[in-house]
Amino acid sequence: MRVKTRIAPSPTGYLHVGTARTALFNYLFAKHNSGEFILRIEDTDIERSEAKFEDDIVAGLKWLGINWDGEITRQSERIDIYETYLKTLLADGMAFYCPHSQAELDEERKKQVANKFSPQHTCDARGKKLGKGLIRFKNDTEKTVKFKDEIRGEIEFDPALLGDFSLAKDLRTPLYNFAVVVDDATMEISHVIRGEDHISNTPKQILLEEALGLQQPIFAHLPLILGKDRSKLSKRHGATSVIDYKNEGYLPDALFNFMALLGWNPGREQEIFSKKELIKEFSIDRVQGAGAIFDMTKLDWMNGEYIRKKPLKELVELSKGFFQFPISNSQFSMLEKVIALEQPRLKKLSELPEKTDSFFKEPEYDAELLKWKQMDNLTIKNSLETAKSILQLVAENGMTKENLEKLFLAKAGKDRGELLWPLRVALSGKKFSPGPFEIMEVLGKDKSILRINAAIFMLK
RNA sequence: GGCCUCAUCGUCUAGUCUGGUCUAGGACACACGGUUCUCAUCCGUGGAACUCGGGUUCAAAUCCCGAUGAGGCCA
Repeated sequence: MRVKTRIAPSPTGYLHVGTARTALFNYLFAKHNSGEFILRIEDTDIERSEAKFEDDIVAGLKWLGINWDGEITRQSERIDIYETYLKTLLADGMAFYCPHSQAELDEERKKQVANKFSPQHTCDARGKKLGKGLIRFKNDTEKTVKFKDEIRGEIEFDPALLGDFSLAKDLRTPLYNFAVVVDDATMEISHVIRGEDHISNTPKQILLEEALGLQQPIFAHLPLILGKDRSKLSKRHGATSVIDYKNEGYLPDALFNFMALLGWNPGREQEIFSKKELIKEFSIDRVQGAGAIFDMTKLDWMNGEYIRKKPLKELVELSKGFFQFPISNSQFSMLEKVIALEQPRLKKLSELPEKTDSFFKEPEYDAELLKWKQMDNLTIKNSLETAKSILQLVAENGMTKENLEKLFLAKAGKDRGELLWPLRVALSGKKFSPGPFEIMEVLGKDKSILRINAAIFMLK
């Protein structure tokens, strides 16, 4: 069978992590089977759909490297197709116009719930040829609707509980369940892989496929991505847009890798996978049934792993956008060295400015910070003076980490911290930072001496 | 409320289909220790889970039933 999958987001919000994960699984499955993966924008809800959201979805998928085949399909461009199918259904008496008002329907629903019935509307106006009102499916199916879910096995529904479900607001305004069925069939989607929240839509869609004589796709319902409180991931759990992760300085490959492992695993102990490896290994029967919490901490770890693996030049390019404070041209040349120092310390690129600001401007810190263990001011000052005198003798081309380390350690006492801690703080102004030799190599001789002097001055 | 889905360390999960090799494995996080000052990296050590109750069986995390819990959809 020719494998063809799709992701069908509505442009009513930014690209959601849940949507991205579904897209990812569809992509992985299609590519694993040398099939196609397409993007269909479900923009029939004119009120809520916006072009900027479509742009965001497109940008987000591209950023993640979830590439679709062919052109983007938009439901708004397929209205004629829906109309044709709707007319057929109407003509064959399988659909009808429902004259009931929203108020009447609400009333009916209320009664049903009160009497512990499943809320549904089975219309008493099925036979009438009205020509306006909501178009509904005439549902008089009696036999159980069954389908085999690739992840969950056989699932059954009682069709009587569905009622005469709605298909369209009018001939040119199709509703979700109807449009999806027409699209998936006419676009020859072989596998519908989507979130678990769509399981309950499936029987309606199957009934429609049967009524229209359309090919039924293979269904696979993915477990949901959950927030900390185990409910479906949503805005109140914090960042849910892929764009937010980009802005925080997560690398697309890291997010890609992390999302792939949410609800799926290869059955081996490896955790870091390239896109290629994931395509090669992905299989639908290793997908979980249970929902998975989006664990930010683990994402951070994985992102750190990817940052460390990244070639320095590329990392520098990616990092440039994260500095809010102005960096002069002369400072730009040391950016590469600075980032090299921070590379093993980073979890995400947004940490960069705060971690590296002291390379670009004079540090501000409390004199207390210069003190290591029980040192008094005099010993701190002595240490700094020693450091300065060593530095003054170093030739400009001797300002390398290796050379400085050799010179300083030769002069350091038994407790190296007495020399190294005050020196490091004088240079960085920070409690946590790279080592003093690395910093001096980047800063250069003059600037290093300047900062040591500033520290000595603070002690007076 | 009705229907549907799910259930192993705090979290992601392996193991479940094809019962024994599981005194339940890995990773993240956490704690402790090591790696020429701090942090990070790297390395090591540790604590930490089969939701509960029945049943089947010589044997159940694994099969069956029930309960409970969690989630989803429907308005």
